[in-house]
Amino acid sequence: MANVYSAACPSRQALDRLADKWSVLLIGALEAGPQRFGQLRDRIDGVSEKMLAQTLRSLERDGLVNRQGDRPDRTVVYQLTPLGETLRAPVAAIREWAEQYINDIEQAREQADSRQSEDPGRVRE
Amino acid sequence: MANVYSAACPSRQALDRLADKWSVLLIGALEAGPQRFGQLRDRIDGVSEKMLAQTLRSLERDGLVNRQGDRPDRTVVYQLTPLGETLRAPVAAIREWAEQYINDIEQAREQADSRQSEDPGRVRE
DNA sequence: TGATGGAACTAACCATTGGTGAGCGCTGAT
DNA sequence: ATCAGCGCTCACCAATGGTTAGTTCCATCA
Repeated sequence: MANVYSAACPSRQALDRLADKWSVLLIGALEAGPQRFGQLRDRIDGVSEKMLAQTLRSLERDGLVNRQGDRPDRTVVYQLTPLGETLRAPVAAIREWAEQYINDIEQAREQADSRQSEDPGRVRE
Repeated sequence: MANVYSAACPSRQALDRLADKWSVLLIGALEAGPQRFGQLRDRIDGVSEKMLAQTLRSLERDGLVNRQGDRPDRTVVYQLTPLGETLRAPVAAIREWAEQYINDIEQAREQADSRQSEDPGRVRE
């Protein structure tokens, strides 16, 4: 049975590639429907064209995204495949978690950082 | 409002760091309860001690994991904080997706790879 | 009373990945 | 004929990740 905790299991490789920010953002962006390269680039703030192309290729290879570039004017449209659609819920859950709990994280981070300056607590160092 | 699609938004940084394989695997592993460094290392096949320590530090900093190292024999116990617990569901969803759909992915991948060898279809090259 | 070994790291090093900026082939509009 | 826009690709460099080898502290055992 598939088990991501064994390095050799194929599901682990799947996780490895899925668990990166550009894949998560891209799949989320494609939930809004088929889109062109430039639209995706504009929607996903901060993505380089290189990473966008690269991530699209790998998602395409894994059957999560479909690429259609038949049009004579060279425009290309990407969309989620049925398999890709099954990722909507889990990916949205991650995204929503990040948006919902960001405040708690920032707070914890500030505490941790200030504690580090002059706290006699932690032994290590 | 928080929006992961804008690069400047703090929630985006949260996503960046959450969306990596070791974080996902670590949080999943910690769902089984408090554990020691060595236990985690053994449970997560393929993780190096460096990455384990590094990921634990960053999760600790973000308030998702708690570290207790008071014991005199130097053993240390890690566990999810209440904030970390809120990640159980979304992280489990990703993990289960990978395990559930890995067959479809592998199949798509093989098709894509074989197509690449001698298919007159795709123009680019 | 060393000697051994385990636990939890840290350091140094190198390979791979990611980001940046420029450029390229094609097309349709001016 | 030129030019802008689209969808990339290339070359380069910095940052990240992986590998191996330590190191420190403690506990146990001969």
